Amino acid sequence: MKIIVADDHHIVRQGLLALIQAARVGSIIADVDSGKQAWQHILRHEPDIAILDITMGEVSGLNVCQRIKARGLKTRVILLTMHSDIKVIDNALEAGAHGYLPKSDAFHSLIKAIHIVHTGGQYISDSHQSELQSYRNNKADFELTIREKEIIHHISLGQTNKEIGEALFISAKTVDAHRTRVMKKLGFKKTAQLVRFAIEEGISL
Amino acid sequence: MKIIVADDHHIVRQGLLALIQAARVGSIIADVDSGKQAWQHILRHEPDIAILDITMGEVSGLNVCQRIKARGLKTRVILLTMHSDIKVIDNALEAGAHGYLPKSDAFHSLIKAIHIVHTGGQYISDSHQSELQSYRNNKADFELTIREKEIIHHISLGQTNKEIGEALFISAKTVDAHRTRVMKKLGFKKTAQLVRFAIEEGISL
DNA sequence: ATAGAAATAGGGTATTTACCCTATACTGGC
DNA sequence: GCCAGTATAGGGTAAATACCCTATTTCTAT
Repeated sequence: MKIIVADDHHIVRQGLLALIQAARVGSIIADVDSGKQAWQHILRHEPDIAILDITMGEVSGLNVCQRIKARGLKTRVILLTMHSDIKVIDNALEAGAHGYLPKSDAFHSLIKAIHIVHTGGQYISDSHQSELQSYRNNKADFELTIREKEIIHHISLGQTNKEIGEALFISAKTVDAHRTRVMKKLGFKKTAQLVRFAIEEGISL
Repeated sequence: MKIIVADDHHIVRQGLLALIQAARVGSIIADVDSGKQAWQHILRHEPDIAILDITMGEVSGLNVCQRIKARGLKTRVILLTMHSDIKVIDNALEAGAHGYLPKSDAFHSLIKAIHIVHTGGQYISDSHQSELQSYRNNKADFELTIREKEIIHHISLGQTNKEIGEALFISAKTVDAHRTRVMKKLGFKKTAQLVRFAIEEGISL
């Protein structure tokens, strides 16, 4: 089994290599620190497994994964991430990943994941699997309307319902209605969470 | 030299441990996966060096660092992070860290950093040092105390004054006092502005 | 045409915030 | 010793929020 490992942190790569070598599960044909290099190696050598970090400089593991899918290469992808955000997992699997592993689980589950993915299966931890299920069922609820995004943009700028109403020529009570609906959709209870969401999702700049 | 390592990713810990053992630079008395455990070990054994990840669940490496400083323990801290934002570095050093290392540099520079920090020095990479210099020169005098930063971190997570008080073992009224003082210092009038500030300044991760 | 969603906006209430005041205790600097 | 700054925490009030409810209009898709 030919394996390639890509992660921009040398220390993480070292850990992964040691783990794979100790388990004698295959041979590592390359370990690289960027998505760009990973893609070049994969194109040239078409390894069986590519273990890719999602967040790597310019070209992400997700992006490499999409390219592999688009080219129809036989290389199967296990994506690694730091924070296991269900939205990211959803994106990863839709990008064509065969396995998804938070780095915190890598030590315990990587070898298992490699075996499953190599034999044609899909690897996600059970807890993430069920979380993903409910996320996908409710996914539509996380979609905000243009008006709702507009409202939370104003909120994240620090405006009150009254001020937002005046700015948009609607009643403060309507602003409150939008606000409450967004809170319910996203499962938030405080303005602070909304502001964080708006900034992180790029709704408010 | 007694060393403790804290990182919530087993694979990273494994890499760090292998590195430190290969360099025969000291003995690792503990490797843990949370800030809470790190703090317990440090309190009990007062190691020479603590290598702490900044982002770890509830109790961050930054927080542990503050506690070490507050208690006047001899343990010297090297903080590790994923992304090297200059604002985060500034916070880290103000929180009492003796060394700061992005994980991408860990493999090459950790041993050097341990030596420097252990002999009383401060370790930051040269490029970060100069960047930090110009950042501090241009930094507006929005000076917040450690406690104030801690409070607004909790606020930006969406906690109420009451919840923050319970978490930090102080009265909700005291939390309100800190909050009001910060608002006055920064000229803010709404929680939303505070959250944005905390996220953009790297106070809340 | 009709169901469904989105946007509008009112009533009502409990909780939370923002900000005013005072006051004590501890710390470091001069 | 004394002052400035920080952390603590109480009393108080007005504003804002979070969330419950109903109801109208408008637009879109089947």
